Amino acid sequence: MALEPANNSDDPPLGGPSIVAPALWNSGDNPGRPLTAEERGLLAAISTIVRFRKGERIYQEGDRASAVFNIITGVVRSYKTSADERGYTVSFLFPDDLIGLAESGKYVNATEAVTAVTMYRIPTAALEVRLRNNPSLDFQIISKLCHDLRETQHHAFLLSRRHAIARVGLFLQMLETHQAAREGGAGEVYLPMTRSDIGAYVGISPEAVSRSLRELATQGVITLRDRRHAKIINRMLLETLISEATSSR
Amino acid sequence: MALEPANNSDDPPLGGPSIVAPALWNSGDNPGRPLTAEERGLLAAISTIVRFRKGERIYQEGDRASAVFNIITGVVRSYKTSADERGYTVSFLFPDDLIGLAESGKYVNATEAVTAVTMYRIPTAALEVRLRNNPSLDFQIISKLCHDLRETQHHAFLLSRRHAIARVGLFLQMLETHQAAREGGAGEVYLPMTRSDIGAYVGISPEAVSRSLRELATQGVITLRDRRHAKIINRMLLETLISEATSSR
DNA sequence: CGAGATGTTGACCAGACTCAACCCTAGTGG
DNA sequence: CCACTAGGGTTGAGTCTGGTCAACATCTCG
Repeated sequence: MALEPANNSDDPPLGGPSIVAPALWNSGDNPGRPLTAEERGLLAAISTIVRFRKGERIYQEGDRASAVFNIITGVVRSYKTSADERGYTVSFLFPDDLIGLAESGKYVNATEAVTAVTMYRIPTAALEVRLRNNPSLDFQIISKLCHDLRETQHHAFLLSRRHAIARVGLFLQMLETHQAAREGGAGEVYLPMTRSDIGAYVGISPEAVSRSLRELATQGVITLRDRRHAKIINRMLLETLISEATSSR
Repeated sequence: MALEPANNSDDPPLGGPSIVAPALWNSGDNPGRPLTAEERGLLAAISTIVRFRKGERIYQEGDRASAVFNIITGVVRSYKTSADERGYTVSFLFPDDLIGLAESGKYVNATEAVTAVTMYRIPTAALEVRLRNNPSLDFQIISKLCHDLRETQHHAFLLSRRHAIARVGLFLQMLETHQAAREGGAGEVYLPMTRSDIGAYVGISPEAVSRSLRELATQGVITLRDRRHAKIINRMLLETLISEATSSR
């Protein structure tokens, strides 16, 4: 639910930051569980809650990285401005994600709110102390980072597809995966971002995004309820299109 | 030196696994240092040294992830086979890198040796124990993962470039950065992998790799000593080409 | 209700893929 | 030591997808 703008009032799971990541190795006592209540409390003690309006910038590339953020509600876009003319989207971030990747004390990307956003703000100084003293928390962070790494690899994989349709298809699958985990959902994929945002993420023009969605619809792979809601109705065919088997024929 | 096939015998820095990553935040006592001797010893105690010949497979996608590896010498290619017809290259890995990203106890990519490779093999079970008891080691791993995450983001950025020349240019810069850090070097970029490997990484056909390199050479951006050695001679122009300013005119 | 942003559609064109032929180099075995 | 060969690398010709530009539709928010 947290993703829909109309919030059904049952959201506030306030209990401190929440970071979830699947297990790396399933040995030991780590079944890929989320943070325990104690761990969340530990983080909550050093966190504050911050809100951003739709479109608002959260931080700029190169700013001093004084905190990391943990999304409670909403969608965030992280992007690069430098070394590039039009903004390239590095990633979309959803509830439970961690934002604030830094190098040498500076943020490496800029971020802005795609929808209204609520987050925990966790100062790095305090976090660092907690990390040093709490190995199990460390391990959770490591799992989360590995998860993010896999996701970024997936993004790169998406960008390696040559056809616009394949890229948009993979993007829809990605959104669906994210949303399925969280909302029991109508099986519909919600697109909170603009066509330009999507284009900047999948590496094609907004026009091509439009055309690809339309093409997917005419081929009977998806249906489009409106500009923000799609539904995947033929997964088999979608897979085929994604694999880019030298089309038709 | 470790990258050149002809090894000048001064290599063996044997002292246990070596993992280097720049600082995340430069607060506290972490100036982005590499592992200390004690930490390396801690890992050495649970590691074994393994070797692979050029072209040899290290592990297959989906194999039980029983160990991670830390490269001492050589270059490794990590790639996806499933869900894709021709092999897509996820990343190239160099000395000091860590290989063996897993999810739920299975490797998520396959890997093979591009050149002859020597690595430390670190069993996950033992590693996990070490991690739990050694927060500072944890922190190093976290730094390394953040580093890998930035690199993968860079790969995605590379793949978002539309022109083949820009992609190849970014690839050359990437290789140079990796190599500059380690060899005082002749300012030459060594290309240990085939054109197909490069193409699979930058998302274009091997022919396009060939053409792009040739084009870069004729434009005076690089010189090609032979098929495996390039030298960047006009960085300004390279930057321009990479930024894809709607060319000529 | 109106204006500016967002989204869609169409026409044209450039660049990358494919296919195919040829060259070059490294590694093989005589 | 050399000739041979197989695979990698290069080059060229034709095709096709997606970018660009431009016009129009639609939506959103003041």
